[in-house]
Amino acid sequence: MAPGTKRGGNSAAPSGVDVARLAGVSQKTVSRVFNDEPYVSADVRRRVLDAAEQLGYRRNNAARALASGRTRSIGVVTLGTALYGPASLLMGVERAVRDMGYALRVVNTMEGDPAGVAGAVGSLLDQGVDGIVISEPIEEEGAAGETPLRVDVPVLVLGAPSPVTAPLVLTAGGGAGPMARAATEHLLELGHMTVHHLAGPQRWYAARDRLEGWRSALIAHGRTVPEVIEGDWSAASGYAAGRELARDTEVTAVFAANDDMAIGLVRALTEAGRRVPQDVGVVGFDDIPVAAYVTPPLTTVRQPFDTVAQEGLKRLVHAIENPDATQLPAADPPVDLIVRASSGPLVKGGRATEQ
Amino acid sequence: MAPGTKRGGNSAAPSGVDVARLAGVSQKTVSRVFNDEPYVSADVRRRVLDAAEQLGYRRNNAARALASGRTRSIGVVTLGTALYGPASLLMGVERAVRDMGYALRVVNTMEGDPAGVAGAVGSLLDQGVDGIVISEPIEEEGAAGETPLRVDVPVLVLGAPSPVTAPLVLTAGGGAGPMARAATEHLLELGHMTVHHLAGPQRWYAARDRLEGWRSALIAHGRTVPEVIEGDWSAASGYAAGRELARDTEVTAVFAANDDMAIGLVRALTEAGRRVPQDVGVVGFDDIPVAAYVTPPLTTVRQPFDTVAQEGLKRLVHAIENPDATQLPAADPPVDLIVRASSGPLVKGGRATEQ
DNA sequence: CTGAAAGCGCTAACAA
DNA sequence: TTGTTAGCGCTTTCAG
Repeated sequence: MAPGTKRGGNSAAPSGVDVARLAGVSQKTVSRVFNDEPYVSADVRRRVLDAAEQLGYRRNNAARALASGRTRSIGVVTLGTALYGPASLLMGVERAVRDMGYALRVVNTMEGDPAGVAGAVGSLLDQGVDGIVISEPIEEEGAAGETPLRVDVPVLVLGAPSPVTAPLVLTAGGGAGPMARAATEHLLELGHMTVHHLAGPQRWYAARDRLEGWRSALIAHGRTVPEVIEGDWSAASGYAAGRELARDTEVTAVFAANDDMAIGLVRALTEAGRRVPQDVGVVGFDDIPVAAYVTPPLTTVRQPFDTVAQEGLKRLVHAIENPDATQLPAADPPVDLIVRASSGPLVKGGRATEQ
Repeated sequence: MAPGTKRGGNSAAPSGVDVARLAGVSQKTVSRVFNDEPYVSADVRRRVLDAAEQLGYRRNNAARALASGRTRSIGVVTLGTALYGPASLLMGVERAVRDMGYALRVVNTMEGDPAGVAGAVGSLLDQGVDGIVISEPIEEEGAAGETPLRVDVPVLVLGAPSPVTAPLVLTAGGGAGPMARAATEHLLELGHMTVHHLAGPQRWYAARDRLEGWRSALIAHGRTVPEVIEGDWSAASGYAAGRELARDTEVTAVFAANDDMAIGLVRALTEAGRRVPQDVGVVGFDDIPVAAYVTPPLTTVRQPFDTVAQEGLKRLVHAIENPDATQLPAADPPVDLIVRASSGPLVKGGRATEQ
């Protein structure tokens, strides 16, 4: 066989041996140079680097992984949606993974996917990853895998309790409860007797979380807890809910579980002749890019996606690299309520202040 | 060394040899079973599968990649943004990659990243991928890599001309020009003498593409081509542009390069007392989820992200698996103009019809 | 239909 | 400071 005509791989891809030969050293020395190991003379290092450059050498990751048992990559399981929240989180995770020096592999779970999260995790395990991030898993129906699924790498779950059992499970995010509570209290402080809630689909932990935050605020302030309306995150569902709520003149304030629904809601309210914020105060959640520019500008809550991802990944990588002492759970991210016009004080004579 | 106490890898991960031993066959037979190769008796296959199940066997991908020279994975380079367009495309790519039986690796290029696309591609090459998807690359400044970067796998570029040189470069998407043209013509047909354009950042190919579509429509209809205002995709930049445009009463129609800017624009126009659509018609681009629910509901253009991703990936995978006959470029995706209230016919006595 | 042998390109342990 | 020797767990080739 002529050199470079090896069996597998790109016919021309040079190997560490090729570089070693050209540099006049052993293959192990090439390995040392590329791993920044100590005990390599400056001279040798130079020669190796030159030879590598000349040949266009690139370490073979598969071989590295095989020999070392580490892939230096992290897998993430996400819902396959372009919704602002999940998409932002994914971007944050990518950045954090890269910053930690790992590669990222992505697998989506579509809603209604029979294999569900377990299937996605399995596929990641097949690919070989050193750790797994499960981003905002939702509750699954009968999707329980027949086989329990042995996960033998650390897992970080973002914004939910863990849907899998693994030797080490970390969690991060999911601090939306207090934020939802703050949003609700904001409306209460504006003089509303109570606040209605337009919830997200309750199979989403994020949705339940916000609902609980809302409820706890009302209870803490001794207010009645109105019936919840459940949407599906879409502006369309917000619109439908708005038409319903508009019929009830008792409704003077609504906290929506995300901005899209809030926008649909505002539209329905407006069409029904109920002014926002004079007749009904509305608060959303997420601070999507257009929130400040819709009419009226939306009061909302901003989540620190990047911080959550970064902080979570730092702990995951720590767990991967030090399979011992567990780390401390991080402090809850800060509440960031952004007050805009949609939640101005009540104007129309005061049912809200009359009691 | 006790069995299971091998050097690399998870201490307990069973190998094909373990399965073979348990099943009473050779390791090669185990390999055959897991690769669905022919010539394995049903009986043997059963035994192997049972043994594998019992041991919790999982093929080691690194070893497969090393031995075969194929990683069965595709890398994608994206801008690290949660903007609706790019995020939707990424989701489409993930789905398409998975459907083709490949794994997905993701690397983001942040704007202003010194290494730029070349760096991201390099990192993918380091990781080892069989093909690369570059999604909506933007023009880079002095980021020209010192080393030309040898890409030796097929590349698919989505929505732009290729920023790298590779032996095989495919392209898909980028059919936004005709859509922008259709959007512009729609406004013309409504009676507007001309249409202003609120463009995206011109370093984005998508932005230039839309601008060209707009310009070509005006020229084809013999209209004057007003000066372009350039935004940065954000609603804030749309708002700023809107304040400027509101001062010019000649402006009766604006085509914005995305919905976020259109929403900011509408807000500024409205605040300045110019009614949409009666005084100024507005058309956006993307059909973001809230577009139908803002005030007024936005006329916009929907792009077939999934189709583009799917179609492109089919060709990329074909190229990977058949390093020969190139495939034909696909037909441009269909124009999908969604007419809503923001572009109703001119109402105020007609500068638009007076000429 | 099944198996034995070789080797992918690297890292890990041990010498020198 | 450098080199030698073994594998990592698979696929490939060639024999049965």
